[in-house]
Amino acid sequence: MLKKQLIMEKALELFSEQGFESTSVQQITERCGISKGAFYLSFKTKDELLVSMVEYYLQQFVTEIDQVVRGSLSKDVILVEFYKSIFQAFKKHSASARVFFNEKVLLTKKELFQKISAYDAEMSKSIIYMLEQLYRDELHKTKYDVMYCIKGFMKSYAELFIFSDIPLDLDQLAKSLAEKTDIIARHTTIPFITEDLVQLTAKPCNEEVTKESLLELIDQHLSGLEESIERDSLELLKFQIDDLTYSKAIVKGLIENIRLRPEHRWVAYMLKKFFKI
Amino acid sequence: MLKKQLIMEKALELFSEQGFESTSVQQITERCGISKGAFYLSFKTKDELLVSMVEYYLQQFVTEIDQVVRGSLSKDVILVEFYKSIFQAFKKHSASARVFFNEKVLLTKKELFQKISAYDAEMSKSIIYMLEQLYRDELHKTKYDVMYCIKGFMKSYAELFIFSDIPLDLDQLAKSLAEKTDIIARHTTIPFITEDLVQLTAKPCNEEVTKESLLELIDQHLSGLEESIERDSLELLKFQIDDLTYSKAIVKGLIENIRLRPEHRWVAYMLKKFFKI
DNA sequence: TTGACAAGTGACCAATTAGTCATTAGTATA
DNA sequence: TATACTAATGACTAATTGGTCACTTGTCAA
Repeated sequence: MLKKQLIMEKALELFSEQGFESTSVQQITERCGISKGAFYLSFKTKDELLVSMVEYYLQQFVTEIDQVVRGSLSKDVILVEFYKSIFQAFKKHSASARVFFNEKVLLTKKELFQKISAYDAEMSKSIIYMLEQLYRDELHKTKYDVMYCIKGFMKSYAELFIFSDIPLDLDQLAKSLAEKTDIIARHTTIPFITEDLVQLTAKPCNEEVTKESLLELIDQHLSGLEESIERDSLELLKFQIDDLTYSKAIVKGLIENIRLRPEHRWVAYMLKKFFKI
Repeated sequence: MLKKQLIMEKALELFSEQGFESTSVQQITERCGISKGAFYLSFKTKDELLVSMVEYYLQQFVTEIDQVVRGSLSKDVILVEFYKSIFQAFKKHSASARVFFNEKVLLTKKELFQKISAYDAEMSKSIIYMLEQLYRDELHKTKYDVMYCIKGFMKSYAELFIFSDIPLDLDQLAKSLAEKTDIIARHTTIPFITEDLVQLTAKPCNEEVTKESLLELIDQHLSGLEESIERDSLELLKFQIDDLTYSKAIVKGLIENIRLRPEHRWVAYMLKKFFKI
């Protein structure tokens, strides 16, 4: 488990410097100080490494946003906090942002295209949730357009973080974009993005959270977890999936236990979806 | 000259399907129906092909936008026409868009990073020109932010064209984005992007149009041009660069002659810059 | 000290790569 | 027809690639 993380970190450095295809397994193992054989003990192929990385880093990003959006912030700061956390993430993880937001070669591999689209759809859902909380039914016709605008702001301003390291005033940026978002939300009248269109583009990731995939995910996390409250909680939840015995309140509490560790936020997020909490 | 074009076209197809690094010279020559040796008669290396392609396709795009922006359209349609032409281009050249707007591995090669940044800066200038025409000094504090928003809208909505071929109503889209742009321009009060910041990010492409580079560009175009009015015009302009004898009016007319052919728009654009017309 | 088993090694392999160059095909002039 | 030229070929090379596997090392309990 730790070896895997080491490889992913060093690989991320190299990918962000040279790109995925131009980086050889040899280079990765050299930077890790391990042998080629050791690499193939952790990952079956080079592609599998990439898939794991996409999962690992995009999960972090998507979950972080969702947490801000669903956190109990007051309405007048939520937009500012939303943007602040996004650009904080871009700043902190500029290497992974470079790889996963820009190296779209990734998208030529079908499996990854679906994975990345799915994470993108998750992010869209979070944004829509935020807009619904903020504006209720004021913008029922234009909410998807506003969502596209927000994603556009993110992409455009993210370049400042990804391709240079100029010191920037995050607070000012967040305020500026929050204002723009509010203005757009309040004044837009001509919609373009319809619900159907969103569903069309998000098709490949419509899959529900299946029992199987969830169980697999849990086992994966259990394997790297020593005896602890978190482990117990996760095991209890695992049985809960097949056979619902405890009340919603208990389940929610167990999930909360898990979410405390940042590396388990994603499982928590998926569990919440499954149990509809 | 024609062979080069054939190679660039087929290479574009392959790059958009598989990415640059995953496409071999062999594959390119096979799709062209030529031998490997023939490829290396047109391009010294695989990298040189990529550079030529960036120049060829981004030039087209940037010049097209500039033409719309500087065309004599009335103020109330210019924004709509701007967006319409942009997304028309995305639709028509979705393959090159996929490669050059998304495969940012390109950016790990320094030479290309500078080239692409330079074209991006050209586009930014066109957008700023448009905003200045539309709003005069109404938005002197926020024009760079509005420019960033416009680029964000482009990036966000472009995905609809690049990653799917859903039939879309271009007019509706253009209207919708024009409205959003106008709203942002009129209401934004908190600026973030300052002139200095723009200059910082655009540093590598600040170079003026030098005599040498312009002469080289002209020779390049002359080499593939039979006897014609265009050829005569271009030759006259070539001498004009070293020794200004004709009036501005004549020079402008000569440039206009050249611009009639779409493949020469870029030379025309650079000449205009050089002669400050 | 022994033995058993997992963790780790790196020489090795077949396949593929970008790029070269001696050779040939095609064409225009004399 | 002979000559001189360029355009085009594809077998070749040297290097690199992702991936394997017979082997060594380290770490336990007995």
